[in-house]
Amino acid sequence: MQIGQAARASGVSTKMIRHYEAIGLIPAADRRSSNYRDYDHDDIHRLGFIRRARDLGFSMPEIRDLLRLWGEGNRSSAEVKQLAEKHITDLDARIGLLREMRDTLSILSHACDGDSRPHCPIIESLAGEVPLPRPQLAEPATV
Amino acid sequence: MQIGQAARASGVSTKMIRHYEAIGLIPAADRRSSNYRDYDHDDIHRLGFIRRARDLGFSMPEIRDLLRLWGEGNRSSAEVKQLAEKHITDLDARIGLLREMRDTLSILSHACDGDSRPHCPIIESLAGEVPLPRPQLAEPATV
DNA sequence: CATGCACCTTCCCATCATGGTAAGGTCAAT
DNA sequence: ATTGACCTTACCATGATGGGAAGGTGCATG
Repeated sequence: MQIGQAARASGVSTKMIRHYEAIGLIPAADRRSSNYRDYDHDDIHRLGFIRRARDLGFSMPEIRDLLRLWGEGNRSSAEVKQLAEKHITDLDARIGLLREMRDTLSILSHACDGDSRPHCPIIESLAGEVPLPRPQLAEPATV
Repeated sequence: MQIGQAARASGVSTKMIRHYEAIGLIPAADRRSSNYRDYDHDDIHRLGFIRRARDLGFSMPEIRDLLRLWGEGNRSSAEVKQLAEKHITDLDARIGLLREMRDTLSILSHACDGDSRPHCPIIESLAGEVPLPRPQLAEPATV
């Protein structure tokens, strides 16, 4: 299977497939006599795995670990779970940061008249003339 | 004031100050006879503005707009507010994505025994053997 | 005065995931 | 034989940031 078909089948662009090969995330693809890369179902399967991991926000080093664990018949699910929980912690941290930005901005926006006059608490806060509001800490969502 | 002092005073690294100058976000700094950049209080003020805008997650183009509006005596607060609300929408979208990742992963992690055996729903989902769980849509936080 | 240290300058490279483009090779169908 | 779709490698770009090299400036201390 050519790289274009592999891309369509796996949902990973040809660009990224070559990139993953270049950085050693996937083994170098077989080549046909034309020098075209040749993919089989296992390759597609692996690319799909990578895409799903990316969709969950895993970083390249984490995906490397996940791929290794996937291939290890004697893995412990504890190691996978630990990796996942670490990533959840990371996601929570990022969500917390974004939410703080959002809430601060929301407070400022509500305090802004939004009319034709120049007076604006948003600009004034950015200018340091008045301190940025500190939103209440939202409690993290639990599932 | 030298760039190092300006960096400490504004909370923007020397690297970034030069970068902002290079991309035209701030005017080219005055130079002393030594060719060292020279900053005054207005410059520090502007750098502080940029840092606070960055802390709220605004992108470079948005900060460019904010700086322009800051300097416009005849701005309308409506324009500022519109920019802020657009950014809030962006933040909400990013938060939503991250939360979906987080919740999916949380479901998977809870379903994983985390013991010494290899069986693991996290790996199986990534491998496409079972579908990824679809978490309930969390309602957006309101302030 | 000389040396050293802290600071500055420009320039290049790296990240991370991704895309664009250019110049050229392959292959199947017309 | 030509065309068009596909492939190859190689380089450049993003956005915000940092690292480092090679070399200049300026001040304090011996």
